[in-house]
Amino acid sequence: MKDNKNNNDVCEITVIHEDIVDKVKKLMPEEEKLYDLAELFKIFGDTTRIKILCALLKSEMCVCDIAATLGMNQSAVSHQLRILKQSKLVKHRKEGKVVYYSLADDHVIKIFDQGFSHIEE
Amino acid sequence: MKDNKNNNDVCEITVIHEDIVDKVKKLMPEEEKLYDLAELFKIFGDTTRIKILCALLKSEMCVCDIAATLGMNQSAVSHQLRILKQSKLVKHRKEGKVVYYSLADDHVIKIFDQGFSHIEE
DNA sequence: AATATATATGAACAAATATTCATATATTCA
DNA sequence: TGAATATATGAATATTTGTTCATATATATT
Repeated sequence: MKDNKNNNDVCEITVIHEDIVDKVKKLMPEEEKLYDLAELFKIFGDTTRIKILCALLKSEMCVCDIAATLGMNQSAVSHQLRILKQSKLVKHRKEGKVVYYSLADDHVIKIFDQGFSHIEE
Repeated sequence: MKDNKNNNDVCEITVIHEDIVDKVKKLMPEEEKLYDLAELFKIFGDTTRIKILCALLKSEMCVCDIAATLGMNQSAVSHQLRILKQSKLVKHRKEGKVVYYSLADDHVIKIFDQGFSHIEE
């Protein structure tokens, strides 16, 4: 049972409907695009980041106010803000030593809405 | 510097704009809802699952055809399909020993579209 | 210039999670 | 009934990732 190398033509995956596999393979977006898509949704896949985005949906806020709102320490929030910044979901402006964060555009709202719409049914 | 416990009234988080913090706290959706939202997006935050969903977007498929399409082994695909099933993103029907999976509804398409729309700019 | 404060960040640690391997289950067919 | 096949699943492993802690940086204030 351990040496199943005898039926190893190219790979050992069984295919039942070769036509469908071929068709779908052709229709699939390029690897990189799907990777980027997963990376984007990964950002939304964390409660802390969701909360931060949700807060910014209501108001522009500085780091320590976000931390206070979520009841988390400043460092954790700052780390997550960096991730949100990198994915261009939030933008920031500096006023003295205070940094204000806000949503970069309305994509966040739209993605949120689709998400909620799936949950609530 | 190490013992900053002197200013420890209730918690040690600094608040600059108390009015904003109070306002946003009131406007935030309930904890559980945000948790569910993050859980949903977590599902989309994995390349394998994104690929599976993307394939199913094109056609209903059985497990081994999905595995062949993605170039992954059957077990890995099956594990991910279980997760997708649990979150009600896919449904399945059984025909003999073959199990066919398809998208549960059109939420996947809509969420994908919003995601792509953010990536492509 | 020295101190206080807001934010950022590197490293360590802990927790979550995806894949693989082995195997179980269910169904078909001889 | 027994063999073959499609799928499911538990356990182990490896990787990823979030938080914490300590500390660095930048700005304001005295």
